[in-house]
Parts: sequence; C-alpha cells; structure tokens
Amino acid sequence: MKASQLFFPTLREVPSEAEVISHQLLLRAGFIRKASGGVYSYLPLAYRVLKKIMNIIREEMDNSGGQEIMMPIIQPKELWEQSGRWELYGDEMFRLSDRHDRFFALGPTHEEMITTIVKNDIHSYRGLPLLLYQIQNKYRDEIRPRFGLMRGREFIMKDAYSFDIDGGGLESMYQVMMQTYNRIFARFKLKFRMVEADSGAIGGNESHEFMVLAESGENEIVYCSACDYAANVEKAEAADIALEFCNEEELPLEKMSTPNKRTIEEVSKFLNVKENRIIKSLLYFADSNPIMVLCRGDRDINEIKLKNVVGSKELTLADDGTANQILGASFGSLGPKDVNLPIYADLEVKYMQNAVCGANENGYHLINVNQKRDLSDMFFADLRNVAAGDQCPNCSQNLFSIRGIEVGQIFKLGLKYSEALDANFLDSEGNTRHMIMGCYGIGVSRTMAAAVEQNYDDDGIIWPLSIAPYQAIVIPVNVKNEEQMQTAVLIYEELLVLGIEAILDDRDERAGVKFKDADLIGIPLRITIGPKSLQSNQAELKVRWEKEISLVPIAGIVEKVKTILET
RNA sequence: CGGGAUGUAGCGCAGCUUGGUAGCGCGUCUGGUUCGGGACCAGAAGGCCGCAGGUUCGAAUCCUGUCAUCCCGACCA
Repeated sequence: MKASQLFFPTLREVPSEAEVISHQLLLRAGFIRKASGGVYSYLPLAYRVLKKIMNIIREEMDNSGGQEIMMPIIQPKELWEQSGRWELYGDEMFRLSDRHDRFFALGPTHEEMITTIVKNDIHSYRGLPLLLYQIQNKYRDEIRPRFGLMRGREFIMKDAYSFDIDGGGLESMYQVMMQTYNRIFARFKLKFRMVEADSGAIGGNESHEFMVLAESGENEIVYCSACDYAANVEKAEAADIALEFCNEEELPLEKMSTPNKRTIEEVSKFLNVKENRIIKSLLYFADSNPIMVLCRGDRDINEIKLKNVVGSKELTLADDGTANQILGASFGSLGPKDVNLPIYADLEVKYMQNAVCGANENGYHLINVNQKRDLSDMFFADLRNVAAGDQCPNCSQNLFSIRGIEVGQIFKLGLKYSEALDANFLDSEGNTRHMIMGCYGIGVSRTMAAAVEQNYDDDGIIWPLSIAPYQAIVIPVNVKNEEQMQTAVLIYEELLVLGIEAILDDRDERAGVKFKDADLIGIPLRITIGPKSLQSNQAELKVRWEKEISLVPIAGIVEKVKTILET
C-alpha cells in the first residue's frame, strides 16, 4: 500500500476526550473514530489489525473442530423470555420494537439463539458433540462506557458454544478450548495469563479467564511465586491460617468512647491499634433478609464469595438508616456482639484476639473482644479478597498481584440453557437427556486495545508482529530524489512478491514527518533509503521496539526482513 | 442514577467576568524556498460559538431548558 493512498488520518495532538493510552493512541494514529459514547468506527489500519486477530482465532478454532456460523444481532423477545433473561438482563440490554410493536433485543450474547438453533435440528447423540462459533458485534448498554475500545457498548466478540452428551464430554471440550485459547493468545504475542475465574450466578461450575497483563487493567490477578496457581481476586481462595498474635492472653472486655470515629482508619488511629485487629462489621441484605458480615479491618469483603456462601440471588449493602433501625447504631459503630442476626465471618476473624469492634451504640467501640468468649455464634467461611502477600492455597508460598485486562473467558455452562430452552437429545439407549453446554468468548476489539495498552512508548504504538496492520514500511527520505525513490519502490515491490505486507511512504513529506507517523502507527519494521547509506548501496533497517538502526546491503535487505519476520 | 467538568474551524485551545456580530496554534489548499526526526515565507479556504427558547436595539458572552462528551462514584462504615 502506498502511504499517499492509505487513509490513516493521524493527529499531532491528543484528542481531549481520551484518557487511557490505547484510546489516545488509536485515535491519534488514525485507527478509530468515535460515533457515540462507546461506539466506534474502525478505519483501515484498525480493521487490518482486527482481521489478523480474527484470522488467528478462526484458524485455531477450526483446528479444534469449531465451525463458524453467523447468528442475527436482532433477536426476538420471546427467545429471551424463555430463559428468563428478558427481565434479568435489565438495563444493560438494548431493546427495540418494530412497526407492529414487537420487541427485540440487540444481542448482548447468543446463548438463547444458539441453543434454539441446535435443539431444533439435533435430536440424537449422533449429532454431538458440536462446537459452533461466530465473530460478530455485541451490544451492551454499559452503565458507563469508558476507556475507548476497552469497554464499549458495541464491540466485536468471538463467541463459541459447545454441546455435549455428558459431563465427561464437556470436560474434554473444556480442556481443548483451554489449550486453544492458550495457543491463540500466544500467537497474538501478548503477555497474558490464564487465571481461575468465578463462575458467577450459575454456581459450582468451572471458569477461566485470559488476562492480558497491563498496568491499566481493570482486574486484579493474584499468582503464586512457586507453583502455577493464578486467579482473579474475585475468585482466589484464601488460605485458612492463624495469625501470629493468636496465642495472646485474653484481656477483659471494655467499652471505649470513640466519638465521631467512623472509619476503620479513624478508629485505628484513635485507639492506637492496627487495622488488622479491628473487626469490620457490615450489614447486608441477602434476598431482603438482613445478615451481618465480618472481616478483618484491613480486608475487603468479596461479595461474589459472600453471595455463593449465603446462597442468595441478590445481595445488597444496607443503608445507614436501616442500620439504625435494626442495630440501633450508625455505620462505624456496628459490631457483632449480642446481635440477633445470622452472622457470616471471614476465616481470619476466627483467629482474632483482643480485637476491636463497634458496640452497636453510636460513638462507642468494644476492645479486647474475643470471639468465642464475647460474641454470638457465627458461620465462618472464606469471604474476603485475597491480596498480595497472602499464602497460596495450593503450596503456601507467597502470592503476588498484578493487573490484567480480561480478553477471554471460558465457561462450563452445564444445563442452564438446555433446561430453560429444552434442548434435548436421545442417547444411545433411547433416553431423553439434556445437552451439556459450554461457552467460550474472546473480546476481539478489546484485544486490539489491550495490545496497545501493553505495547507502546512515547512515540506511539508498538504492534506485535502477528497482529500489526502492516509488517514493514519503506521510507525514501526524499521522494524527489530519483535514485532514492527507485530503490524504495524496488524494495517495496520485492517485499510484496514475498507476501510481506508493506507500506511505501511515497508522500512528499519531510523525513521527520514520515518517521513520526511510522512510529505512531507502530509498524514493526522500517526500511529507510537515504543519501547517506545509498552511497554505499545500503539501506537502514530499524525494528520498532529496538533503539539501534542497522545498515544492510540493499541487495540482501528483503531476505533480511523475511528472516526477521519468520523468527 | 448521583457528583464534577466541558461543548467555539478537522485537532488543541483563547474570547464569556464587563453583550456590539469571532480569534490563536497545528492541520488543509495555492505559490515559492527547503528536505534525515512533526521546516520556512507569502497568500487562501474553512465556524448557524452543541441545540431550543427567553432577556435585549443587539447574545459565543446573560437567563431557562435540553442534548452530547469526559472524569469520579454508585459496596467496605
């Protein structure tokens, strides 16, 4: 492609609307333009990157027995009513009606659709297992779309669905997809990590997420220094271990005045005790039943774990007024002593001695609280967020934490949709059984943004070779110099003959402008033909992520480029 | 949904307090001089000042409403 014909409107300044680096650079480098909040057009360079990502996915999915299909974006309300998600999905689903006042959803996902398709035409175990996938736009009316392509309302996703005869079939399909995903992300040349993930409302089933590692990631991952344990903090299990101060002598319980000290931090300072010796007491409603939830003051309750332990559908934190009604005190003074509510406590609370907690009286806290001696009965469970420095649940070594961008998730759905939508088949013995499903997603457009979040410098994007929009750019320093131009064209055409995707920057611009643009759009290899090196029949070769420029004889430069691309 | 901020040329911004019919830098176009990391000179095009009402002889500027965009929050007392 000649740069003079390529539509890549680069900007010299950072558009004021962009905050995160991928958003800024994709706008500046002329990859995307915004249509509305969370909705973007992909310009030629972006679409080339997306196609590369999609093709890698296709190749690997097809290799693993997947078959690509395309389902409608517009989906009738009735379909979603069958699964109950017309209500459940809530405001996040885009809805529309036609001229006859029939309602439709813009597909946020396709479980209902795929299950319907498969159940209508597969009636025998002979048709199973089946793995179908599509790459398509998804629509989710996010509360707050943000970070450019990272959290859009319209985005491109690969979604795959598997149908199996039994749990064993699903298990082997799941393993295959796990390996497939590892191959896909390895081919993107991104630093990533597969982590254990929470399975959400479905419960009990297995799920893994694929995280591209980047500081700006919205997810926190904990991983073990010694073994291969890695999990999203939402999911990571806390080890059930005793604290170092668990063998103290029990001191007498006392009530202390703590006027206007509401937060853990304030109470900690005021009473001069460490935050990890304060019991944090929260009042929740589990499906409208009040419960008290405890954890150490320096810890955070993990609501996903809590929800799973309590077994409730909905979990909401009470407001201050409700706390006063039920416990007779405001936030900051709540505590678990003499409370007539179910109490759920994090495992660590079991080991806390001579601790501090609210007295259920405004402005007062109890000190030297010892759970067995002083507090009501409570149910212990792993309820907190694991943090860096905690012990690995597998091997007891230290856990570290790192941030990641979730670009893929694989999931054992089980019977959820096959039961709701009655997707049955006859097994080899003539019994009617439900199909067992799995689903497997990859955020395609988010992967492009994540690649930028992970690979950039002050000059612009640094695309990994496998997903770069073009592999090489040939820059004649001065297009009016015939010798330079002819040499550049020659090299460019040789690259094309070898199937290398190249740009010839034939624009009548100063060299600096071309260098700046080449860096900004992030082309991995740059070949410069200028007067200096041309004298000795050489051209300059620069790799985007390296500092040095090497001089290569013109006769051998195309071979050299080919070699680099093949390694 | 709550809080904050911003909408003026393709991009970045000034002007608004104190109303008088719009400006700067970059980019774009023409001509010329240049030519190895975002050149210089001269000239030019480009704006219903987000939209709708209102006040006024007169509104980018004041008032009301509305829409859009961005940030923070919407859970840890």
